[in-house]
Amino acid sequence: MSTAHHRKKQPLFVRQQLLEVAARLASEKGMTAVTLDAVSGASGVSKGGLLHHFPSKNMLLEALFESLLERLDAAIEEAMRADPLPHGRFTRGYLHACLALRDQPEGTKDWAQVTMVLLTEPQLRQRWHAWVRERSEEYVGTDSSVDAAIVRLAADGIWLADLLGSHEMDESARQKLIDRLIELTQL
Amino acid sequence: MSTAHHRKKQPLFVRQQLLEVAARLASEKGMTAVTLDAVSGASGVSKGGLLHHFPSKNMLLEALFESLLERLDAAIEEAMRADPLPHGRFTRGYLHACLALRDQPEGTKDWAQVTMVLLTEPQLRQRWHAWVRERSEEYVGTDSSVDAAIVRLAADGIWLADLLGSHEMDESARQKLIDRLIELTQL
DNA sequence: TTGACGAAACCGTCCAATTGGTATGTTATG
DNA sequence: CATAACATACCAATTGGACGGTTTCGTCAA
Repeated sequence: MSTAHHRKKQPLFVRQQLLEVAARLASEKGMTAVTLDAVSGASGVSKGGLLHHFPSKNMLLEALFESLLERLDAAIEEAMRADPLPHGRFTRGYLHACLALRDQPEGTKDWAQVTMVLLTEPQLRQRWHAWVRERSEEYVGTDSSVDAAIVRLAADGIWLADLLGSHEMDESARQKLIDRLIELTQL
Repeated sequence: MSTAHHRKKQPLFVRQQLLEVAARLASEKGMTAVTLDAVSGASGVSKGGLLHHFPSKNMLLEALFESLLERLDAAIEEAMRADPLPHGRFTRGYLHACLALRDQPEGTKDWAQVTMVLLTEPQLRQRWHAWVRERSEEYVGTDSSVDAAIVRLAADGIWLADLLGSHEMDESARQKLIDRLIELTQL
């Protein structure tokens, strides 16, 4: 009857927890496994509690995707701050963010998997499209060269490969590729 | 009581129809919309009929993915037959198959979308992994250079970009990129 | 040629479990 | 004490799938 919700209230933590569980479910068991029951259950939160934070399942997914975009933006901006050369800076930041996936601690890999899972939902795909267009317009002055576009394409390819575990290559080859890509952004 | 199943029996056609409908649903409405009811309904086939061809939902998805891999293999092989140079031939075929997405008639684009949707299902992702490994071993003699790996990565990036509509670029830039990629496979 | 016959290709119904969501609590916190 | 942060109970709809029936089809003996 009344054993559970005597615990301390930590709305921000719970909200974050819910998003993380949803991410893990999506990456481990696929999109069809992301149900309200599953998410709330694995979070130790009641479904009512879940629906208090996210009024509907769509809202949950949108919030999750938005949180992923924020992470991406943060990773890019961090890399850009450490980059003195304006020309191609965004592209290098983007590349860096895509490469970072491989080196992140194990749990973080989930977030990238989720990104892909979420990209298959048509509504969220539109949101992604908007994100790309915004950045593309923002950095038109420094990152609109053909080579920069190529690098960003390759970064996507690497991201995909790391994600799926395909196209395995050894570290030295990977490093050569990265060096070459960075070089391309500076031309 | 008995109006429907008096029609002519065309097992292969119905089977194909079911796969196509499942593909369309997945690409248009996302993975969560691919339900047995939805597929059978939109196919004009009863759920019993659907479950006759594919004993379970997983079987349906696996069959769909297998059919996609067959298409990919066919596209690659076709491109390889028209390619006289052995060295890097598979990589060029793979590149060609990825590029083909853009030029295909509108309906065919769905198949690529489905591929991505299906790749988010962990079980099918494993199947994809196996496919890559098989090819990687088969063509180890002609397509194991670093540059070839790079080209295949970039091909994936282009595939992703065409799919999501991101990274828009004009035709001349695209052509330059392609030329460069093909050049890389020949080194 | 026929026609019996088993198998394959369907259909329609039913079901337990799960789904997303509502409504109404109860508790903590400012 | 007002409001936010939860929980519990419930609901109609949908889910994957089991089941038993009906129709067509290939085949092979008569």
